[in-house]
Amino acid sequence: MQAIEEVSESLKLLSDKTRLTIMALLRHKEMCVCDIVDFLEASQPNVSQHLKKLKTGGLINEERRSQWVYYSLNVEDKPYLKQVIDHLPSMEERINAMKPQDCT
Amino acid sequence: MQAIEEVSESLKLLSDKTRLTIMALLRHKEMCVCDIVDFLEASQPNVSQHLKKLKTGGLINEERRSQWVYYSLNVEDKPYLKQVIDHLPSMEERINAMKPQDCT
DNA sequence: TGATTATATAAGTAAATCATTATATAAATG
DNA sequence: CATTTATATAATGATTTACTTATATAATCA
Repeated sequence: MQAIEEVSESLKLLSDKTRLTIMALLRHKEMCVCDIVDFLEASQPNVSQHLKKLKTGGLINEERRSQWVYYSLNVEDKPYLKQVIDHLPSMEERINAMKPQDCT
Repeated sequence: MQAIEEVSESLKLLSDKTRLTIMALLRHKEMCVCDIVDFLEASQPNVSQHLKKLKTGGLINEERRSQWVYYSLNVEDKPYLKQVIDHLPSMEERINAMKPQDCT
């Protein structure tokens, strides 16, 4: 059982199309910022700002590995959100269609 | 499997605290506008406008019975939303604490 | 150390959103 | 049919949000 405020904050984070797409992406694998930028064809600052919001809201994890910062989902402990995310369309084909190491 | 756009639209509707509370309310029983106004201690136009958005987004049903308009949930066919709604805190006690027929 | 690549942050702006006030419609009732 | 009650709509203003451009930080490598 979650507080209304807590749920509405989480849903607000998920309700943006760009952020929701990021979540759908990360469902398949962790990704660095440049991978996500390539995939979304969005600007780097735009993606960074969305990632920060998701991170601050506790929906994703962040981990730097040398010059790259990798992001991954953090929803295992949030069943009510996990359901939503699990119903998002698979991004697998589009991920595979990307050139590997596009941003290295 | 839902389109990203469709999910983000639904989540945007749910991400407002007032609308999410309305959904939490309607989980227990259908209610007319004046009941909801009483419960939320919000203005009548404010509630009407939120109800309209939820109705337009397909999340609730509307039914007029003489001078009252009753609203009820319409999420049985949307499992990814139902999970979220089912995790909302129960409003039962607060509903029972309301004077019955407050607005008749 | 200087250049390059990856990412973050700041500032500015345009668009979207929510609440309020005022008014309209709709049904019931004396 | 005029009044009252329930609800909807319209117009307005304030706040929030998302994106852009410009710049800062951080790591790597020549």
